[in-house]
Amino acid sequence: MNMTSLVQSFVLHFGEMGSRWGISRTVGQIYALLYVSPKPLNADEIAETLDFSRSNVSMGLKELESWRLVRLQHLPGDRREYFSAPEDVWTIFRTLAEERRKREIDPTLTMLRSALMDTPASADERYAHARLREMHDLIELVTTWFTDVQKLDQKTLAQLLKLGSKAQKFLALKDKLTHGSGAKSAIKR
Amino acid sequence: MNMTSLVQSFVLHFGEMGSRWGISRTVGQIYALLYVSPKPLNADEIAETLDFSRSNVSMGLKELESWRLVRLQHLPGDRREYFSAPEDVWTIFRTLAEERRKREIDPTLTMLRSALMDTPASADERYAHARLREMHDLIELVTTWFTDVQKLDQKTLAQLLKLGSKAQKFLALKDKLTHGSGAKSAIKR
DNA sequence: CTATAATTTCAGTAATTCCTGAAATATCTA
DNA sequence: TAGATATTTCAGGAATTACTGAAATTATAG
Repeated sequence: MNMTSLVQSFVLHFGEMGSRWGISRTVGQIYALLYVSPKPLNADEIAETLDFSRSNVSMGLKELESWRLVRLQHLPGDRREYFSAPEDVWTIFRTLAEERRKREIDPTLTMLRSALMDTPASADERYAHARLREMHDLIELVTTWFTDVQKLDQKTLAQLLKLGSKAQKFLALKDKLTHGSGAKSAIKR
Repeated sequence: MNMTSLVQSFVLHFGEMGSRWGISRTVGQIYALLYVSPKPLNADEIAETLDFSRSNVSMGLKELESWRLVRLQHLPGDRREYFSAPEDVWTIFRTLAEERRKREIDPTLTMLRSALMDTPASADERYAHARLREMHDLIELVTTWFTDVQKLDQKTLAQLLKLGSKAQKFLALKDKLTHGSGAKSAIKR
């Protein structure tokens, strides 16, 4: 199977990008190919199209499975395994975010929390301690937000994102409602 | 200079994480060290503390400079260069996001846009075209949102994030105000 | 301007990651 | 269950990336 130039440039770009992230060029290309393919592909087709060895494709698909980024299915009357990327790009985005969180964020938070258990002994350690706390709090805030909005359905989430910083206005409104008149709420305690 | 175990575990963890992202273990460790250091460090101090060669530190610092993640300064009566990480973790987060955007997102959007210029010739190409469009739109939506909220001051941004999916309620409110009664606004066109 | 200190460059080597082909294993069909 | 087909494993080689030490360059102080 050969690729149109449209697909080819996409696949190549994704390969390069993949190697900037944790995944190899090969894995990036396989995913890109599956992403734009209108029908599921088997390992031989992928190997032939991208000119990789069969075993390389096998390993690449295993990695993509570990990321939960491909779906495995069987076609009637064919015993080979066929792979496809989820239809919906939002689903892919969510899965990617969840997996990265599990692999990178969670271990980092665990490490930070455990480091923060110790009582700092010197002035330098107190400084380091405070810095670790700041980092921990930021990461936690962002990931909590993310987990939270991820639960929204796609359309609502899109609306929320489109709103962007204008959501700030609602904050002001909320502040007003909570703390009485605007003038008073400006007073610092 | 030797590290306390608090700092050491942080530095080592960051080194490992660094190599999952585009940066090398060395660069990750250098940054982690600077991040928790209460005072700027010169290249020799870094090399000694982390037990890297002087030239390796030099290259690592250059890379961090290209990411705009370190500040270079001079101490009175000392001609060596001293490096430090920005005080504020939010600033670091922003810089990181901006640079990653510049290096990864923008080129991807450019590639997608150029691919979307072509008119698809076959059914398969039409499918691929639509998939590229979906990806393009998602990436653009997310990055536009990000650029937008990034402009908010730190405190407002933190508030907005804490609000999370509850901001959805404001959307419902807005919808109501814009489209008249709730019943009518539910009608699809 | 010279001597010295600081930094960078870079060629070569070490370490790591990637990829392949062959062999082993698993799965299906007749 | 035998034979054929499909998939995975893995040792070793290829390619890439990381790191070092020596030399070159740059900057500073006297």
